[in-house]
Amino acid sequence: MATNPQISYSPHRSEVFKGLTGEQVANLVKEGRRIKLEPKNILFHQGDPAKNCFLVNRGRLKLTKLNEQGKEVILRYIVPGELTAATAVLKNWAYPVTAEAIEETDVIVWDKPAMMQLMRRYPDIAINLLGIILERIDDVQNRYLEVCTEHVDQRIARSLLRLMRRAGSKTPEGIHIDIPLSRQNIADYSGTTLYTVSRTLSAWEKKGWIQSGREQIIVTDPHALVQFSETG
Amino acid sequence: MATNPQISYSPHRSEVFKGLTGEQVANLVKEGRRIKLEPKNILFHQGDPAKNCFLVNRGRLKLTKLNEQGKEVILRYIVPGELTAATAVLKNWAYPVTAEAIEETDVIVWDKPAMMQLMRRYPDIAINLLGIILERIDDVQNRYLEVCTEHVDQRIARSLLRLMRRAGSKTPEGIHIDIPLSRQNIADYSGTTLYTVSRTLSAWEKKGWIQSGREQIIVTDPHALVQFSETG
DNA sequence: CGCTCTATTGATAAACCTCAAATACAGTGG
DNA sequence: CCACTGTATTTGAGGTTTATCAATAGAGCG
Repeated sequence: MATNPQISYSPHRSEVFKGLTGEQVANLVKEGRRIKLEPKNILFHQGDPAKNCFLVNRGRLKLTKLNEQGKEVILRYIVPGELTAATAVLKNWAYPVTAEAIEETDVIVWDKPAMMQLMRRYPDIAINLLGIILERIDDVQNRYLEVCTEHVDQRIARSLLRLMRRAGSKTPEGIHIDIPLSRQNIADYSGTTLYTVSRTLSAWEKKGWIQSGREQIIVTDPHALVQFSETG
Repeated sequence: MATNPQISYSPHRSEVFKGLTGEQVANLVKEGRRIKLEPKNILFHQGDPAKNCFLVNRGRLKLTKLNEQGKEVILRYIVPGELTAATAVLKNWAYPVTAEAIEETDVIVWDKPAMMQLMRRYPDIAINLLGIILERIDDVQNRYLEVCTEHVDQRIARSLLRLMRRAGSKTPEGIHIDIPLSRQNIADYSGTTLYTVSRTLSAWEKKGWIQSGREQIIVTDPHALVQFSETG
């Protein structure tokens, strides 16, 4: 059974701090508080007042959103080096999503005054942030387009590919997605049900496109999946 | 027949320039080029290299996105005072969407160097931009949630309400949406087909929730629509 | 070995799309 | 003022996709 590789990472290489010197980053990191999370710990809840923003140093977070009836979608997985809640904090809003650790996770925390001061002192940070947010918005917009215009199996293919690119590691059999993914998770990430996901993955396993075990996916034929995701 | 009211507006009041003096804004606006668009003119195309960003001064833009098979969704309508393509330009990306004028529209244009200089000189602009982008991302995320978890008629209700809040004006009969909206437009904005929209609106018209004519919608009972959009 | 959580699979039903055809509407030019 | 043309809209019938429900099997853990 493949366990997740420990990714070597340092905050200095995070996109947020691009353009700053190592010393500057070290100072900023010192100003932040550290938090350690266990799997299933909630970092923040949708609806809570947004007091802090977070940089993931190790581990992974799952960002989800609930509607009034309690149905859930997964908006994104946050991997090391990525920031979350950066902007909510600036607007004095409630967090629009919930963040839950899905493995042992270390985060660095800044509160709003720290963020504001940071950005005023180093305008590059605000500009970097803009770039990061743009990538997020592009990601959601693409997924919005997909969910509006494509069939479920295409969307499931795109979901797997997206997760593979974000958190894939090579193995002899293919590319392993280093995130524990239940059928329900994939469904919440693709806008469908676990039953449909199960049927679809079974079919792909027969075709030799993927291998899957309990909460584990290996993409054995990425090219076929890409092809399928684009043409149906 | 109701025509769109001419909304009185000045760039100085745009959220982008919050925190700047009137004189500063006047200088910035002077640095930008002006463009005048007729209905159906394309301001920029999805896939074109993003050279400029735009502030709408008068009129309305429709932002759309196409998938590989040519199916379209409407992501957003841009109304006076709003910026578009601000971030794409920073990343040297291609525009991720297409912007089309749906009425006579005036925009102010800045290119990338101007934007960068602007933000370096006035960090508040970058921070304001972050706030604006956050609202956009929140909007798309909400719509993503809706399209993943809700039924078409609920989504159509939410679409009408969203458009009503963004571009509604009071009339004796109810709140008129000041955007020409065909059934197809509403479908593209809700992730469904024009047929379903037509049937749904007919039903609501019988219930007295809306009145509709050719490309015109008046919401006569917003409360009922809200109620319906939340409970199904 | 039993408990719990996850995954599979079949049968059924509901929601929604697609296609086809008819109707309504606005604008144009005679 | 009217006929004509090009859209927009409505409505019905039929089919497909996908969700839902139910029951079973499998995996991991103590």
